[in-house]
Amino acid sequence: MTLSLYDSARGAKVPFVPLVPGEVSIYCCGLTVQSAPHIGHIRKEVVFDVLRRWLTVTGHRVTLITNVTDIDDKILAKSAERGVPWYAHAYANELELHRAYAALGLAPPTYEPRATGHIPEMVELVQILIDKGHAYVAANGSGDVYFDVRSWPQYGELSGQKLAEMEPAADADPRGKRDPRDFALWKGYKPGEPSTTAWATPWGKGRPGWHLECSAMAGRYLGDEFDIHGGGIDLRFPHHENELAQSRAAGRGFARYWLHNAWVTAAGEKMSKSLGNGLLVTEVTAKWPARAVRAYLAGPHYRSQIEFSAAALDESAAALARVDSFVTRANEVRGHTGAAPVGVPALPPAFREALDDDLGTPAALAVLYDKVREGNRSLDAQDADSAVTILAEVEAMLDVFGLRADAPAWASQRTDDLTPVVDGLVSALLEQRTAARARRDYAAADAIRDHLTALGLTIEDTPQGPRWSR
RNA sequence: GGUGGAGUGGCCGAGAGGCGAGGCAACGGACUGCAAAUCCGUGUACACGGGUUCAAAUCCCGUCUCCACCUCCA
Repeated sequence: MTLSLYDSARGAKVPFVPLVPGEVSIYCCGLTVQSAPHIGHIRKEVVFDVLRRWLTVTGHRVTLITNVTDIDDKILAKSAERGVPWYAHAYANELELHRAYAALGLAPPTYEPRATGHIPEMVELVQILIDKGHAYVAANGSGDVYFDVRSWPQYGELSGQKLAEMEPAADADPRGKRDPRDFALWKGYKPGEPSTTAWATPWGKGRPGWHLECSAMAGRYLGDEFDIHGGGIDLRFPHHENELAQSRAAGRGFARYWLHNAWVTAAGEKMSKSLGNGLLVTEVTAKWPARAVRAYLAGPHYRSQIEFSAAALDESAAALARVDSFVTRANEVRGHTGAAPVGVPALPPAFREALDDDLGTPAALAVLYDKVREGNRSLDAQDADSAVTILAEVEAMLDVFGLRADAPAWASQRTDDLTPVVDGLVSALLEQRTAARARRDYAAADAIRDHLTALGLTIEDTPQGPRWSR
């Protein structure tokens, strides 16, 4: 079985065949760094991180390009409000984004180009479009350059929109457009804007339009044609439609598959910057373990809308705790029995099939949970070899999700240098409790346990002695 | 007006003609000094009204509700 993916352009699940066997090129629209990332933004990163891991596990070399849009109207507006240079505002938010990557165990993209670093590529692309008659300089002397949608009959092919059926542009100001649906490739410099936003071009100074950036950067790093273009479903139109039109009109093959993830809702509505209902990644990771947050975002199918709630995060944390409990127990057994896996542990076929079917993470997780139960049964039955075999399988599955508890991504977050002290104190108390139990002084034993429980610790008695955890 | 999506058991969340995904919670049992953890067991859910079919949560028709995109948005 090979991977199939739901291609938004075709509106169907189709077999995925990379352009170059064994290699996959992905361009994924990143953030416009006008503010700190919220939990909805980071879902996209988690989804594509899992896809990247799965492609890697199945033998592909993956190149993932995720851009940072570091100049746009809102960045200019917000930075002006704050009284800081627009690039400083954008950079501060870019750093926030990187902190969010690290917090959620997301590997950085292969490369993360910034829009403003690719002006020459953009100018070149605009020039090609002008030369081919698909773009024009605005007639009003603004210095804007627009894509001429009526010159490109395929316009609408990605989103299934028909030009004639589209809502008449609410835009009363034609801004020198030939058609209200024409979109800006380049925005002419306006008096009052920072001089640092004015790049010289053959048609006057100005700055890039949003859609243009992605086409230019994808072309630069992935070539004229590449495998997958990803992003949030809300980008499908107009952003991706425009990217596709301008790239193909320039004679480039562009993306062969389009993957769109659904959003995270809050109280039934899409989280967004404009609604102000976005929960920042930092707010969420302050309340729940980052691994649980990652599990919450990676668990549901990527094309399903998910509703953010505290209860959902709690459940995610509880489910992960059961998995972790098995991993801990099995590792202990491996340690003191020296048991080794039987044969070569591999990812269960059902797990592979689930992910091969349009990245079916829910079904894949179901396989993981079943394996954990099976592993716990082996432990209960004192079957160490079987438990250790299953442990290896469980860890391999967790790895695909980026959820292995011992992964460096999570380890580096443990900076609490009081840990050894706490370990020592708790161990000392547990030794006293063990002694009390040995002399059947259960009142004293329970008093110690109650004390520790009140501090938020969980005490468990096992054949190898007491174990504690938080 | 156009385009797309959704309504599933207490909650989350899959599936998409026949065999009750999975998780969380709850209840019963095993285990335990008591617990915790673990395991075993317990649910006749698919917005509503019609229809097709031997069989519908899944297909068709109609209705209701909600969301998104068509303007910046992961």
